[in-house]
Amino acid sequence: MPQGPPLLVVLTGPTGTGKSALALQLAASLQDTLALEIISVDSAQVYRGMDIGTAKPDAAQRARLPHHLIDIRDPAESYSAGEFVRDALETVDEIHRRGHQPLLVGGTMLYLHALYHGLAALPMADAAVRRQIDALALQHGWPALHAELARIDARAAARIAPTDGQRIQRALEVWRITGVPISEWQQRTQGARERYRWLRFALLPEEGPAARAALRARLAARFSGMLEAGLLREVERLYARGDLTEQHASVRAVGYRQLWRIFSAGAAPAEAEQAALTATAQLARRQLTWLRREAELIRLNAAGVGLAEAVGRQILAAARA
RNA sequence: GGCCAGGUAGCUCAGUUGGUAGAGCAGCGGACUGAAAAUCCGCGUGUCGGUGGUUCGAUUCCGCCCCUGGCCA
Repeated sequence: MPQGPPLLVVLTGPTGTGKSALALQLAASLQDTLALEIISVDSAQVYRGMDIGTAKPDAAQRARLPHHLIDIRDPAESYSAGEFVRDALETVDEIHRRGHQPLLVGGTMLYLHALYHGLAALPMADAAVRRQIDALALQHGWPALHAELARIDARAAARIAPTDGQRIQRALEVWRITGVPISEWQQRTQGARERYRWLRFALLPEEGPAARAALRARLAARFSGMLEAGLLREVERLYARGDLTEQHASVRAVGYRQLWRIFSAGAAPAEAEQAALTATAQLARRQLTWLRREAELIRLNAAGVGLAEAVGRQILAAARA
């Protein structure tokens, strides 16, 4: 029997590098020895009805292999890094109790970061407080609120740009709710790092202009497939609900936000589609920025062959250690 | 063929009353603690279409040529 803390395996990487496909292969090749269950680390796949554009695993795949934290929110609802950490920890422990092996799969880097490195015990977002702060920002501008933040929390203000409304708002929100500066909260951050034995894999494209062009071409092909699969209809269905706006996190998701404008602003479909593809490539770039600085990752070449076998062996070895 | 409007960064364009130029987007890099597929920051040499002329100096003024669009033949 394995000793010490339980094993937790992570498979991440930028969008479009084949994380989900590799996870399915792993599950198949390990099925006789290890029962994998997937925990999605994806801020867009949490939304019901957003299937095609989030490259959500389909019903057949989900029947073959348990997937968690998918379809857990309506697109009108919000979800957050804090909720993810809570839900993921709970799910991981359940899977372990079943004697199965949890596998975290996804590319929402803040979620993974928060889980591994930790998140302060901050209060949840408060819609009413945010409305008040938004109103002030509209009246005085974010730089003025940044100056106010500097008065109560110089350390936080130093790290946040005067134009970064989202972070200024959050810092002020935490101050208003708790009376404690956000930077003070953040000092007391604790992660789940010691709680498990981590095996973290990152599927990475090669670096360089040629490899970047190849990644872009792959993303373009994948996006074309999404359009053929009815992505436009999926977005139109969300739009037709009438209660969603570009303020909702769901509608801000890559692809959805750009195609939304076809219906909300009469944007030309060809241009909206191009913008969606561009946004996808930009997302991949930001994900790579996270991964470059993360140490202790097992880096895999996304174009490599025999990945499932190699990774499967490492997981097995770790599970038996 | 004539007239008019253009030709400036990968794209769309601004500008220089003559002193060799700058925005947005794209691209590249970075930050990232409850919206994160979010939010924000940094990075700008390009024969200013070509060629001749005027000038101390021309992307800017003038001539000719080439290209694009429109109108007229």
